[in-house]
Amino acid sequence: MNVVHPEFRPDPESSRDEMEAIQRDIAATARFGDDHGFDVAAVGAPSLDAFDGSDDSTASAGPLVAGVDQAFLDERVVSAIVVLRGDEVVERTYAVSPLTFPYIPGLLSFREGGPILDAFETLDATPDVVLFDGSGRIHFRQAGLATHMGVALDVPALGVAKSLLCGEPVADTDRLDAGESVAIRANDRMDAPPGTVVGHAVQTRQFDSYRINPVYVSPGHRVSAATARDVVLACRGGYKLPEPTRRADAYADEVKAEVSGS
DNA sequence: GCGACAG
DNA sequence: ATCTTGTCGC
Repeated sequence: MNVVHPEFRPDPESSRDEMEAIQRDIAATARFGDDHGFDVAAVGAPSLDAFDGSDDSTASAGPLVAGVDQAFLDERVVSAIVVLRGDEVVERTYAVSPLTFPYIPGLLSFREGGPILDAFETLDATPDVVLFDGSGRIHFRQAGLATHMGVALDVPALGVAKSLLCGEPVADTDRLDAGESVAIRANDRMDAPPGTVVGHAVQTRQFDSYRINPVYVSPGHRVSAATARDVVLACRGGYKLPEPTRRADAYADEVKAEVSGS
């Protein structure tokens, strides 16, 4: 895949003020509504009638859903991408890049974004939607990792975070059953108008005995909050993390083990 | 000054 | 994110 907006490729040389200005620019460019070509209902296992033998086209198979995650070494980072169609792995790729920026809450994409784009430049497939490990619109300036990457690549994108960066759940989030979700709305510390639904706490898995925390899903680019939630629910594979993300996580670890041993 | 803070 | 053994419970 190509980087459609090179001007948004993270430059660690930027000052903090410049990075924050770039994030506002990215948020202004991002579209937090549905502007994609896939059918949410078709995400997940491909339906049997998609292969009724009427022709040899595979265009009617489910959408291509990509997961992205990273594993860190001392001075380098492995960025892995796994593309799924249903439960089939269509493509896997990765990049090993140098780390040039520390982790700063709110500026995560300036540390991880460049390396992630390196990996995308080696990807042959064009995913219908990409799941990133982190926030999208659930961000102080509405420009989390998923938004930054989605806009730079101009690809439908969403963020899946394991903890909440900002915003407030509209209801208790402690006793959700698998499949349930609670909206997250912007508070006064965010650029989004207070009350705006910027994402959802999504319970992907649950047990009777002990409680599992939900994941926090938000639009990155070209998907609405509701669609982002539905995509994640459709990608459940029996684990807390949606399958594309979980596979990318495992692949990144795998590559890291190989890379560190040479 | 204090608190909050994705990976 | 990462450093790490065993261990308790579906």
